[in-house]
Amino acid sequence: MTDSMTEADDSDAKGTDPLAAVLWPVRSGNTFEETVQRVLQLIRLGLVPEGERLPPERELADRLQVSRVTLREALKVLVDAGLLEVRRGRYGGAFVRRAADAADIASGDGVELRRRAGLLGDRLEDTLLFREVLEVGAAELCAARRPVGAEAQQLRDCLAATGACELADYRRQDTRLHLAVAELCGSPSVAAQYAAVRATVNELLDCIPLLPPNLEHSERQHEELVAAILGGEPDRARAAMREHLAGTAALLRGFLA
Amino acid sequence: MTDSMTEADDSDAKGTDPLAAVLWPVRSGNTFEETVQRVLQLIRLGLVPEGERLPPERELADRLQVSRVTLREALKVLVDAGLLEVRRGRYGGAFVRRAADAADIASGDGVELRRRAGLLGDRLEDTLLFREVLEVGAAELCAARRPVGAEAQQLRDCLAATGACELADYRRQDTRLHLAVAELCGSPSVAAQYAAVRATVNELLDCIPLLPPNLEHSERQHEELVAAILGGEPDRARAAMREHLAGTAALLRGFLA
DNA sequence: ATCTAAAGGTATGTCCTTGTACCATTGAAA
DNA sequence: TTTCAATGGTACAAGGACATACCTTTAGAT
Repeated sequence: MTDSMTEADDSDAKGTDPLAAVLWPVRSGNTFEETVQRVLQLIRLGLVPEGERLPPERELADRLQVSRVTLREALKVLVDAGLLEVRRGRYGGAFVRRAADAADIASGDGVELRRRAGLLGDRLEDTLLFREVLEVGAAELCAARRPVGAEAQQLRDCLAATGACELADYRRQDTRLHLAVAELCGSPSVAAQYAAVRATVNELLDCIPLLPPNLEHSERQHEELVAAILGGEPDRARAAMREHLAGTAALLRGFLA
Repeated sequence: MTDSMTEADDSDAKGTDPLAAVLWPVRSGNTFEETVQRVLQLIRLGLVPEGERLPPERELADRLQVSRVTLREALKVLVDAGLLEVRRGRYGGAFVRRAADAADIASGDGVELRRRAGLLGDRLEDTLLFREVLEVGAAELCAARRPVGAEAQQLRDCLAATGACELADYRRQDTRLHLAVAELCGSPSVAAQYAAVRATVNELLDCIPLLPPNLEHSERQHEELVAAILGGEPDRARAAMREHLAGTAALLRGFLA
């Protein structure tokens, strides 16, 4: 009867909680865990290639705004997991180990994939959709900005690299191309969110064998995408990106079905 | 000469740092500050209307995964800022104060807007672009899912509310409609990110007077958007949303130019 | 051979955050 | 009028994260 019974939850009692979009955990874990995830991103995205070294601890800690102690705890986990190798002294640092050395990748028949996807739970569909929104939007914005000069060259270089690289390095080059598009769209937030979601996707893709037919198809789509962006054709860029992503999404959903 | 000079930063020294998309602060502040921002979102998004009360401290702390002590420190800031009013005892709680009471809104000639936009700095363009990517993508996905039943009704209800409400309540109803679209697109991540970015946008919009002509135009676009979504027409939904957002973006950029 | 700069390794005290338990206040129901 | 349950208010001890300072190792430069 009172006015205060005209509740905040106008449309509740039936569907979803209207506050759910805001009331989720402020911290997705302790600082240490989140730091592990960030460094993992550097590796999974191939931003630091196998055999190369991460930035020095002090720089990493500074850029991640984390104490060096915490960062070191995170690195230790990755060392124990066999993903990093630390050398002391000048010209030392944390080096990314070659995946072959830490051969924990399963037979490629989808077993490992299913295990990891299981860890994602309901977030898998969320991940694929979020990725689509970010990438399709980024491609469109990027084309609308019509990069020129150094920016255009960066795209051309990435495209050339995906075409010329060995099969083993394809995922990394592909990631770099997509990330470049996200970065050139003009919104750092889009780039950052994409980096995070792509790291997750890569973790799943690493469980699937890379087939040359898929690869060639993918390459043609990359060419179409870059052409559309450099030509300043937002609609074409969006269409190209969406089609490209549909392939990957179908692949993942297929292996899980 | 050595292999380790073939650096990780392939394309550096000229353009942007390729690691920038990953190496940004793990924590955007301490837990306390982030908690303040979250509760502010509840208010700025109008998810808890003026005069109504927030969920109890224990529930808020639980859902935000924050200790009650920290949550209370956050609430205290908002009380001191005149945005909340706390009453003790059963049926007590933290109530959102009417904005009129805390009359800190400037003359509406853009002075306050410029001050707040200044605080955003270069992130303003980022904010507008990120918002566009999220909302346009959400509209498209939402239409592709073609909501029916309760979900469709939710959209219709929100649309009706924006059409029927008083001018003073328009922003809140508008926000709820947009948020509903983001939530119905199927990706909780999209909804969560949109909530955050929209809270920022609302903070800026609150400095601009609301003109009835704009409002009617906006309403027609809302109708078009909802029709496209319920009709299951992704392309039309995307176009409607983009056009709708262009208006707001132009308004904000205009006041700042 | 020595020195030096850049990198990882360690230790300590402080402040933030949390969990837990308990107290105080209030308005409705009995 | 009494009771009670929901809510805000307070206290304390333990663990986490941080800043800072300093030590150790190493490869190149001198």
